Amino acid sequence: MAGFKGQAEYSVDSKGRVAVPAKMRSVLKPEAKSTFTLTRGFEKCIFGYPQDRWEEMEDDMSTLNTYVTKSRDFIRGILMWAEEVSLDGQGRIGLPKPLIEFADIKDRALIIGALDHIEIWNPEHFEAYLKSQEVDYQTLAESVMGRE
Amino acid sequence: MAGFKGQAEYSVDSKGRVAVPAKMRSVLKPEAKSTFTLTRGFEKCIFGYPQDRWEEMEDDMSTLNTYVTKSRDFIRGILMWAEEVSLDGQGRIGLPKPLIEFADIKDRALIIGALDHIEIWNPEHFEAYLKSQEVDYQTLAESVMGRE
DNA sequence: CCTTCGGTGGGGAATTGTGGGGAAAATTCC
DNA sequence: GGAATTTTCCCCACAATTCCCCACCGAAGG
Repeated sequence: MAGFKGQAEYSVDSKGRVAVPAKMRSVLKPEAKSTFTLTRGFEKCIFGYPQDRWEEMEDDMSTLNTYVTKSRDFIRGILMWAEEVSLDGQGRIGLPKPLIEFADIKDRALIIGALDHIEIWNPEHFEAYLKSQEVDYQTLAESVMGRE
Repeated sequence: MAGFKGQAEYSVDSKGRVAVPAKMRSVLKPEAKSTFTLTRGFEKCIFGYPQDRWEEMEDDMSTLNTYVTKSRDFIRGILMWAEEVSLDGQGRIGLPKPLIEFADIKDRALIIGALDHIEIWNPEHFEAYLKSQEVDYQTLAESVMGRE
């Protein structure tokens, strides 16, 4: 299963639209119906899941026990930000206002592919995120994948 | 399984294209479909995995739990640089701009075979890398392979 | 000496990103 | 309840980039 990958910096027009890179569009399965569900990221950015993948996530969430407060909080935290958006004829999506504010997106957006989802960042905030990393990439790779 | 080996220094043209050495092309399996996925190396260079090998790596990544911050950081770190490129009719690949900047590739590139992937270096940076090695080659070999 | 293979360079066509205009729908105000 | 205004959506047009194809040149091999 090919996943999303790559990076691209595009402009956000006055109507809040951004192009989805052609390389990422081509990864979309027919089942996704050219639709993403956007929601807040775990970092200060927007996550976009293709429709088919999002439905799996909803299924996962529905297995949580909603009598547990933490589970309820989690579900609320994701879903209150979630919104379905479809590609227009030019391969763009419109970013919902609440998410624009959350991720503090201005006139430029950095889009990066992350396997099962895409991420939309304010380029400056992404820069800051990289600098805030405690460990460098080599060390990180070794600690995540380096077990034998 | 025959792996990539050898080295070659080629020119990078104004469009960012480099030839893949014929010896390395001949190692490509049909499953790789004449396609490499390039991404950042652990050092200041570009790694290129043949498509079949890359898919295995994606499978490995997809087993990581993306609710764990470190895993997310790692996936982002690899995939934001990753891009699929195919050989053109002349056996060349085009290097994506972000990777050219990352590896600081100018008009010449050194291509090294490294078993399951190829590496593309700025020849000068490779020289510097060799000098920066703390331990000499004999000692290194002993510490990696010398345990009985 | 001729042929084949491997690396280098450039030109044209199709794709992709960007901006804006107008119709339909929703919202607000009177 | 109806009209005016705003918002949303869809479509068209331009410009830049990328991709694909063709041509050349030198080296190696028969």
